[in-house]
Amino acid sequence: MPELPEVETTRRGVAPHVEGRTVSRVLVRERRFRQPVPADLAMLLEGQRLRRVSRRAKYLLFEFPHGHLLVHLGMSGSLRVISPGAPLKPHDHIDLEFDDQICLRLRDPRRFGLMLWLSGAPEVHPLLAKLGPEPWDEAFNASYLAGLAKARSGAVKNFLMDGSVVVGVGNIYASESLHRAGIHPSRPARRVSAARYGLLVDSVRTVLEAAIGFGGTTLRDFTRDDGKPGYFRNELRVYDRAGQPCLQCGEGPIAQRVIGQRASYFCPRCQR
DNA sequence: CTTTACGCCTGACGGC
DNA sequence: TGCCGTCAGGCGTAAA
Repeated sequence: MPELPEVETTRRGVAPHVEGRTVSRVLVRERRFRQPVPADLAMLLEGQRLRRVSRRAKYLLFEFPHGHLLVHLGMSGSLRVISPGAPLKPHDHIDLEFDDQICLRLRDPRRFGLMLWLSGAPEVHPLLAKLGPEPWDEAFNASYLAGLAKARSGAVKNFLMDGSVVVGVGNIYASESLHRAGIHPSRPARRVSAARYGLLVDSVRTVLEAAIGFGGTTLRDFTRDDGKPGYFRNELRVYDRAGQPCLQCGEGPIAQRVIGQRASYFCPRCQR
């Protein structure tokens, strides 16, 4: 399940292979995604030189001279660099071939993902316009969070996962960040002090950086561009560890409960 | 304005 | 063993 570290891992894996290359062929075998893949995608891309691959939140942006290809991996999407004509596996929906030498293949069993063409500035597109700061943006800081949280009575975990507050913190890393910051996930956002939001900012960055360093977290179907799993799963301190001892205090045990319709994990002893 | 519920979709998993 | 129901989960949208 790609969260920010998985998307960034994908970007880093893919970019060196395709940046500066020209799209020679586009093959769309399945258009039914969260939104339909544009019917004229091949016409738009073929013959165009890819300038660079960047990321905003969990979106990948392929920059061309005349616009951007916006890609979202949804829940189960993956991009792999392969040779053109490599055997198809189930749910291999779209191929972008570059210079007749390299194929970028999008696989997405659940089709929660997205591939759209943006002719204008990406930041004004409706899907991107309302996004909060990146976790490493200096605008993401303690006073920013404390200020926003004043109007938020809901659980801090939901607040943290709200893409208009900060982008890229999904379910796994929200639990991990709150554990490291010692904040109980159910605590109302407005009841978290500015000082503790400072700790949370640091924790979010630390966790995401570590996860990127390990190539992301493989829980079910995420694999990197080279097909290998991400190894941050071994570094998870609370996620999917219900009933096991807390790695911080040695006791715990780690509790699991549903917050905002999502499984949440925490140490009842370390997190208040 | 915030908060909550829901639906999209398929593979994995558990129970029988 | 095999069938089948349930669940996960990003995120946009609608409803409360």
